[in-house]
Amino acid sequence: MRVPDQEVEKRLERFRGAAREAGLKLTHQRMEIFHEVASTEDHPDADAVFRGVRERIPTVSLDTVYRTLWLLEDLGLVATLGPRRERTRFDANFTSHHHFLCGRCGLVRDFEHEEYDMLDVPPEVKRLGPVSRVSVEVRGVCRECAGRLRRKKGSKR
Amino acid sequence: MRVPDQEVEKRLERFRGAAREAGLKLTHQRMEIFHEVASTEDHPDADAVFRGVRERIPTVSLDTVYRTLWLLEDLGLVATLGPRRERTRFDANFTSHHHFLCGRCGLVRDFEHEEYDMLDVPPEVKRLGPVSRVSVEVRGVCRECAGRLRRKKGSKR
DNA sequence: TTAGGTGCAAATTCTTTGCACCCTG
DNA sequence: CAGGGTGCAAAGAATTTGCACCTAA
Repeated sequence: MRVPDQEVEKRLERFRGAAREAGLKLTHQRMEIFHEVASTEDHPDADAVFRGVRERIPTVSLDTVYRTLWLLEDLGLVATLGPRRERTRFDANFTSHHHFLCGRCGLVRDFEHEEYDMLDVPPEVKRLGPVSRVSVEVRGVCRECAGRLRRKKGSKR
Repeated sequence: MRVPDQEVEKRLERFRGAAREAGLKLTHQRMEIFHEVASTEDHPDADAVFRGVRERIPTVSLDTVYRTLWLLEDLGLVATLGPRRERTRFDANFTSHHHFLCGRCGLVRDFEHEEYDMLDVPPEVKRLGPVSRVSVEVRGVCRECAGRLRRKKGSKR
């Protein structure tokens, strides 16, 4: 699944701006790593990004890829699927419920909400395969982390 | 976040039934491991389950915990948060979109759907912290895996 | 009794870190 | 030219596997 060139360019531009603003260096590696994630809808993992970038920069190292991906996530330019930097977590609650996820600390909070339980699945999605569950993922920052962030930002200024 | 005793008992009973039906042994370890996941809403990771179970069975091993958790997942008695058995995956698509996840192979497919873009966040969730994104997660089995499963089940009979 | 389950320890796989050199700003 | 960024190699986590013994059915 490729992303249209125009959209990719827009994303790259956003990255250049964000990097400038944050005082980060725009290295060859960083550009290629972001490009790799920005130009596909495949949700690559770190290793897939690494393999892709290596075709153009044969000397990149996997650790640079990791460092850059997390950096991009801090900048808000890429997101992770599921809870951030977390190992697999388990859940035995099969009554319909939804999740609030804190993108900072990985907190997951269940909640119930009737409106969300009644969502229809669009036909083109049903075509992808039998659906077993639909749930809503609300992402944000929990109160505790929000407090921490506010303090940090404040102290910088 | 504790789960009411009555609900826990219901879940344990479901496990006993599923195990019997699948011809699995109901060992002390399995009961305690499932109990540990079934009695909390904390979405523990494998290590948290291990630590909990160890208080009652000091000799359990972490690998038994892993094996049992995946077994429970196969039985459909526990679910994992995010894509199954997967490492972290990255996404640079910030236009509003939603995911279809295959619980077998980890396939993630983006899709857009206006109805889902307009969901309101209930006030008690807003109270948890500032919300940055709301998205819908549709879980199921992709066509390819569904085909594989059907073949396997068929051949057993 | 006996096949499936467990514990142990070692192997893998994934991710992070320390450090010396390099390159962007 | 200075300080952040990179590559390398090695450390650290997280998860899986092989094998001999154990135990639920």
